[in-house]
Amino acid sequence: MIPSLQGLTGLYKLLSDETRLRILMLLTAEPLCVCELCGILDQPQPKVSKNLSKLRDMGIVVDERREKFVFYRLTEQSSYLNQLLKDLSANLPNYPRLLNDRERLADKDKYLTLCTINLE
Amino acid sequence: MIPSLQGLTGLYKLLSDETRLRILMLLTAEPLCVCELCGILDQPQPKVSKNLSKLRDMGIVVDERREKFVFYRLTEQSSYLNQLLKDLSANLPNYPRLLNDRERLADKDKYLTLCTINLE
DNA sequence: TACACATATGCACATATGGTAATATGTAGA
DNA sequence: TCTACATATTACCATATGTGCATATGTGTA
Repeated sequence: MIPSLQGLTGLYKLLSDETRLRILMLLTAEPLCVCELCGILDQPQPKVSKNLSKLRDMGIVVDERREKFVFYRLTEQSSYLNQLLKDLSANLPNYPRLLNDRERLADKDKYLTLCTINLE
Repeated sequence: MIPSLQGLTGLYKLLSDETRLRILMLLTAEPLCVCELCGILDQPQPKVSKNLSKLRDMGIVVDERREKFVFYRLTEQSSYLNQLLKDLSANLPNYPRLLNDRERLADKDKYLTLCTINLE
């Protein structure tokens, strides 16, 4: 990623939304598909999808289809972002919601076929 | 500063504005008063003042009046933010605009009595 | 008190943003 | 082809945000 002031402020803007930050922290652990993210975060699918597309537009994540599912994973492009997320991971105990997401990550399989449920 | 997810996203939101990021990088170097910031950044005074007050509301900077002038400086409250700004300082050459601000910082005295000029 | 200067604030406005609901698209399998 | 499911997209809404302009407030000095 070419460093530019606009790119930097744009990155911070992406990080300034709770849903996106939660998504990024989950993807820091492992690649996940949309319905898994919806289930873990307990958020409606269009909301998750839209935020993922914003992250994709900035080159922070990439998507890859596997059969019915579309998996998202972090790119390696921005060492700055990666370091930032790594630092945040180290402080996970300070953020109960992020920690709780990480715990729910263990149940990810549970959400694979339930993505149309649990919406609200 | 009590760590909370909302505080964290709020911090990133503050960093996501170019003017505020430039201000923070200048204050990383040394405390400055409003008219010095206006001059260095070449931005109108209400704009600078308002962004400073947002930073103050989040506890990132504090203000201190010295005679006619109000000086702002970074607080030491958030080690996370301080580390972040420090990392950014190390990468200053990658951000020409921030680097240029740093150079103009040398002329700060020039702006002390000129704050009502250079507005636009 | 009157004036000049430094800073803060209120208001209006344009724009950006995040959200939901409905629908479209894509894929797999019967 | 029909159906179910996963995901993306569109349209719309409410709200937040950044900015400029005008003005208010605060401070020092004559």
